Amino acid sequence: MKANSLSRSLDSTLHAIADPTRRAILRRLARSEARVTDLAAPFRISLNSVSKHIRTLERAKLVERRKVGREHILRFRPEPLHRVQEWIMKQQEFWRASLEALDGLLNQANDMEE
Amino acid sequence: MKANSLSRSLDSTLHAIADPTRRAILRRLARSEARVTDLAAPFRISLNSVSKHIRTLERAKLVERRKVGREHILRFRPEPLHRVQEWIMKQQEFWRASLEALDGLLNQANDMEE
DNA sequence: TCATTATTCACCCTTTTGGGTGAATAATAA
DNA sequence: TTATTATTCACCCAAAAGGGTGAATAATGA
Repeated sequence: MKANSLSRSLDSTLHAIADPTRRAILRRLARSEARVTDLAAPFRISLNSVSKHIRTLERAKLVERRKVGREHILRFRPEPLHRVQEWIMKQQEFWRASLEALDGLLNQANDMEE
Repeated sequence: MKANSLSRSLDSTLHAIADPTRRAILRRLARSEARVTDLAAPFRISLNSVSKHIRTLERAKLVERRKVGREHILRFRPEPLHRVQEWIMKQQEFWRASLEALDGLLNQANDMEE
């Protein structure tokens, strides 16, 4: 389907946040930067697994990494979420528009009955 | 991870809209109701496949079905998208809060230097 | 009744996901 | 130099996703 880059980046953003572990990681990072180990701490899953989730978030550009010595510091990047907001608002706009159109039709029908 | 029902419903909503075919279906439905066949028409993939995507959207409560004779009429339900909006806004709130806290710390540091 | 139309169901297949393990790499500390 | 610590890499595995095909079901039209 529609393989333009805008659509593909929405795909990766949405896929990234469609997982509760990754959402928890983002929630944590929204407060402050943290190392991979810090992020992994609250989870029962392996550090390796968390590391992979972080990669997914990085690919979606929701997280940015910078190395300080042997530590990898992760930081939340909210920009891609704006695209999601925009997409949702656009759907709602269409939806409202169609409701209003329906409303218009019904009123018209009413007028004719009178 | 966090397997409460709120989280699980966010999961299914986000997973549902993380696919471009399903987003296209929703975009179409945001304008007006349509039958399965109508929705399938613009896609190269099989009707069967589209039918499965519709099921995914139904499970996520983004689409509602009603049968009229042998036709299944689908309708867009925007409610679950509100949960997504809320989640995003909450992250942004934390993020803004942490930026302001950082700003506060920097100002404090500045004051001490003077 | 019979053919057609609208949809799903039951399978099949390949790719992706999410998890795990153990070895490799890289920086720090002793 | 040698341990220790922080992280990833290279695999392995099971389950889910996304696509397909052909048969079943159900309503409609002739």
